[in-house]
Amino acid sequence: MIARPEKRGKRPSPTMDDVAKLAGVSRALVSLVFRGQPHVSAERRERVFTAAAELNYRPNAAARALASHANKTLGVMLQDLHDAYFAEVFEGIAMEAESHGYRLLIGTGGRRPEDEELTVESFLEYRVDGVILVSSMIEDAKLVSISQQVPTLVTGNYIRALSIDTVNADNQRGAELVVNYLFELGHRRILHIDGGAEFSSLPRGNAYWQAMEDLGLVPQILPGGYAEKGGADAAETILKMRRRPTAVFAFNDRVALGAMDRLEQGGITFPDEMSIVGYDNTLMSSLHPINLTTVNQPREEMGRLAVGTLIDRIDSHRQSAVHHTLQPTLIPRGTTRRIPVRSKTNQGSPRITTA
Amino acid sequence: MIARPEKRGKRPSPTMDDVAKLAGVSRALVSLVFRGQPHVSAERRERVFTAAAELNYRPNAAARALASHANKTLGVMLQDLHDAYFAEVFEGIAMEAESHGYRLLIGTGGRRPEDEELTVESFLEYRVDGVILVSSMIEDAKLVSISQQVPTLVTGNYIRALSIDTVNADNQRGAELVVNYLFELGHRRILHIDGGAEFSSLPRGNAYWQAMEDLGLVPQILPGGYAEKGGADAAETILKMRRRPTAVFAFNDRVALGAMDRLEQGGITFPDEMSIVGYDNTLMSSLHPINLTTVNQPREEMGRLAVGTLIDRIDSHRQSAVHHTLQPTLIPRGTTRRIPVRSKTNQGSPRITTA
DNA sequence: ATGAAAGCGCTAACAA
DNA sequence: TTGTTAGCGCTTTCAT
Repeated sequence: MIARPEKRGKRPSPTMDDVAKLAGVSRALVSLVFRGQPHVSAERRERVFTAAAELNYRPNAAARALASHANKTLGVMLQDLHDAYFAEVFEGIAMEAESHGYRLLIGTGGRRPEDEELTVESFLEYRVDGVILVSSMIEDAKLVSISQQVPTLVTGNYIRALSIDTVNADNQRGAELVVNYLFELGHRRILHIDGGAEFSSLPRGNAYWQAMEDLGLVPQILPGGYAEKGGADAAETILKMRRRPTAVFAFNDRVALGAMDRLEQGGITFPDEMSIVGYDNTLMSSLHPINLTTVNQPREEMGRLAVGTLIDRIDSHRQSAVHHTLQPTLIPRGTTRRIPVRSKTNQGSPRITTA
Repeated sequence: MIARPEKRGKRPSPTMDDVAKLAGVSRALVSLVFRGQPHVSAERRERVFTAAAELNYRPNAAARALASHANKTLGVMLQDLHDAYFAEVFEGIAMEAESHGYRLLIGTGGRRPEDEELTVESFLEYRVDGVILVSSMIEDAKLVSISQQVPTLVTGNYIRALSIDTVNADNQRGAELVVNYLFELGHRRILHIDGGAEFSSLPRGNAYWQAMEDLGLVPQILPGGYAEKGGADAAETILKMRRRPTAVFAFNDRVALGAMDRLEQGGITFPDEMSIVGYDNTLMSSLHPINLTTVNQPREEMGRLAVGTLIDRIDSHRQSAVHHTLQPTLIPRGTTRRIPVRSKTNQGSPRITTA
């Protein structure tokens, strides 16, 4: 027992005891100082900080978590980082979390429910204080089970389990905005390309349907998806139609892009011969060469609100669930225009073949 | 001392002791089983797992980290999540980390060095096993100090400190590819819009300069930046030039987009009257309406390699630094074309004013 | 205002 | 192969 046995290579970082010793105080006192507790004399506080600085001391988060049963950390499950949508929601989450002094443990699920569950499992091992699931694909029953183990908030998708906090944008309202806007531009044959299995597909599709009927119009929905491919496929069908729509409402910007691309190849020009609207107001849609009319969802605000709501539950031990719904706004841009007045029979079949 | 005193509300999760008791074995045995150690009889292993499942036991990561001095977690500092570039690098990081059984703690710096340092500080409090800095803006001296406290790897930017592991794409090679490609298309007046204060700006700019001189051409560099604005500003200058370039090599795709947009407003059409090349092969550049010729960097591979290299250092206690350089490739698309053969004097001033 | 002491849930020798 | 026993670095009563 001559020399202190050490792990080879890296020496252990200084502990609170080291600081206490150097400052000539007890470990508990150091703890008080580092947690910013009051009732510590200025003089001792000073001594502690000096000693800590000298040793380059840094509190050990694991030890702290173990002893305090709280680690000031939130787990954030993102479906996918590629989609700019998630990046923006995350931005809001990160800002709000930081302002509350929470760290973030993040994980992605890659649109695979099993992977998402693994990620959440990992959060639970960390004993995070709360979990935010952004557009999770985990099934409701599992969600409930998770929410019973840790404060949980779901954003970006609707769930049936009402006991879980949610933050969402109003998809129905968004769809209504689009239909009414196109209607006011004179469009009557408005087709919707839906989002396939995506969460928001149903509410948007349903709202589209309802809005059309309310206006006395005939709804028409084509299956789509969440990406360009879905739009292109639907476009294929549209090109084959004898009576084409004068306006298309796509599930999201990517679908709109995919559809536009294919339709333009088919000789249709936007917005002269057809109008099209996307959803999400992605950075892409705002790019000049694209300039897509779309619907904006307050993504960053959704992220902030998600964190705020979750931390509120953590702090207040609130048991009842809250559900926030934020309002989307229509962003009119270059892919929509007032329908040209012309003879009714001719209205739906512009000079496509001649273009 | 009648009832076990509890924190109000949530009951504590079961511990290894609970599992051991239920399975009728010692806690150490449970530990062995959960760490997948050999030399445990199949029968006991079974008993442990059953007991654990029954109790819904989940190891406590903090306790594990505290006792084992390793937490199988890497800290990842991302400059910014909005840029698709980082999302793709991160994707590679996430995949490789998962395959090695490492968790990720991520943080963003928002292009502010102080925030980045705070993020890293937080990683250190967690005693992460390693840190990956993606395009960090932290100054070299600080970087060295960090690397002395935890295995560190820098990717996405060059640093002077050779003692730190790095993974980068070859920016010089990328710039050469662009210049030579444009030269082969017949372009002689090739202008470069640089990246301003960005890391890669210097190597790309220098390589451009060198390549131009090697070809006997006159280099011309305009200040830019990392986003659309920089491109638009440079475009402003170009529009005022009496002898405009026939081709533009922009620092990245966003700068290229910004420049194109402004130049098109000025009446220049691409690629007929001018060619333009970006850098990064962002999703955006591949979009049909844009279809930008660009340079692809193997982002996902950079991410994978970063994790692989870092874990290697962690496992092997390697002391010497390694530096990986990956090769970019040119992606020819629609914004570049062979320069039309015409009288030499006329070559540089196409029918811009008449367009 | 400060200190002593008992854990938090786990891993890691070491013994058996 | 399995159990015993120290800690890991901190927070948290409870005294003083």
